[in-house]
Amino acid sequence: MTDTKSLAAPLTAPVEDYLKAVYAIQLGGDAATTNALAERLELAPASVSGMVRRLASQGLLEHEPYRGARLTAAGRIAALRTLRRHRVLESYLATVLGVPWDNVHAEAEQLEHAASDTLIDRMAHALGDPMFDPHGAPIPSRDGTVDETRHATLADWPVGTSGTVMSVNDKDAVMLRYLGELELRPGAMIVVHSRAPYDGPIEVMVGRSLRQIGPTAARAVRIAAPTAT
Amino acid sequence: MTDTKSLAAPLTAPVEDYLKAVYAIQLGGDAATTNALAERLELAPASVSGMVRRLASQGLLEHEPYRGARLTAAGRIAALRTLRRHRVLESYLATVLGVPWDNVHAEAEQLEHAASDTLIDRMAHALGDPMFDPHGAPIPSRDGTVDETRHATLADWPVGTSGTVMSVNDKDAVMLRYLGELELRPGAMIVVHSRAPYDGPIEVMVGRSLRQIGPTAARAVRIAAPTAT
DNA sequence: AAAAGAGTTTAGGATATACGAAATCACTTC
DNA sequence: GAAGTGATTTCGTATATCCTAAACTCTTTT
Repeated sequence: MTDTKSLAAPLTAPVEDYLKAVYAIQLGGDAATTNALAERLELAPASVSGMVRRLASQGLLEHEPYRGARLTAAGRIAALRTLRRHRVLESYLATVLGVPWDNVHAEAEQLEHAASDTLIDRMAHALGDPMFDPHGAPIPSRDGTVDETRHATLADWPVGTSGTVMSVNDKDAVMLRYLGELELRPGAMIVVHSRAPYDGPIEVMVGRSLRQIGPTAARAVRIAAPTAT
Repeated sequence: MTDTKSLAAPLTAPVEDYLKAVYAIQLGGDAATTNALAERLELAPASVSGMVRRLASQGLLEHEPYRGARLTAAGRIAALRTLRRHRVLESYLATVLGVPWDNVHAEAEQLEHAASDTLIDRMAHALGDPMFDPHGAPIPSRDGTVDETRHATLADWPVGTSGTVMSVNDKDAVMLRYLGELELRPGAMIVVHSRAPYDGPIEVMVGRSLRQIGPTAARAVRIAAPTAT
């Protein structure tokens, strides 16, 4: 009954969204709580409770009531498949079709539930099988391999240290547009000049411009030490 | 409340499918009967009855009980929007991404409900705003203009008269593959040599090969007089 | 420990979509 | 014009997803 049969039971769009959300939350280390899922999916917590129970009974999640949910192996595979679709689509839309940086997320969010895996592979191939999407997020490979490194955010990056922008959060189009204007895109070199206390503004050198950005925007930008290349 | 407000009430995928089906059936001249819709959509007639009533109450269909349904102006616009998406997607997938001729329909059938209009326009533009999809079906323009000419089928084409293949039915992948092997693609020149009585096989010259095809396949191929060009 | 508060689950409903079975209608045939 | 036949609709259900309100649980605070 709660069989791990991979017998092509195509997941619905909401189910794929739940699994992606659990995956994203779990990247932070902890199980995905009902509230965290509700907030991320913009649903009432009660709705999440019901769905999580169902997904657990289907073997996609493990759920400890009042403790949160984690992906099972099957759930993880499904989540990564959806994530791959999403990120390949984002890359394709941005690169080939010229969809603006801040729109690709919303468009991919819809298409990811409709595109077949072989179409996704065609798109990926046309792009030369990229490793990262336009926002710097790693693209899972067909067999479910991903780089899950958690980079520090610009909000935490030490003053005086230089770094490379690895990725920016793709969820918020307005934020993306803002970051784009600041040239805070993946690959950009930065140095944090100063950080005001109490969550104050951060002064950061992006390329050769000195910028002031708030902590919320800074938290949307992930940084790593400059590439050894 | 059955307001004709065009206030962005996004149609669901099933609704779009119903409207497309009504449109296609109406092209034959008559109203779309419940049974015809049920067969085309592969649903039980009872299910169609319910949905048709709802769509009528929403102003997308006119329904005379026991008589069939017709698109209202609003319904026609919605149907043509979906049809445009479908056919632009088919064209794009086949031309740019190399999706096989016999697969593009199924893939487009899913994507048409998810792609935004502006994405569709980008794809169309990338293709040079084609007038026809890979199966020869006319692509509605952004403003809802289509060529609705009903061409004769190969099954009815007079013996001895030459003609051009205008379109082939895209619904059945197996059929498409078969027609493709016979080189019965849009643009091909044909001459019907003979037609056996009682729905018998048709002997037809396609290019420089003489082929025998059955009436069912012949009915999937639409013919017009050779282009004056 | 008891109470408080946050977080979670259960209960009861709503909507959209689909089904089968039974009732009804429309058209043809006698 | 009554009966038969096939098409259509109605009725009672089922599933998936979501909601609000109420009840419950876990942890912390007093």
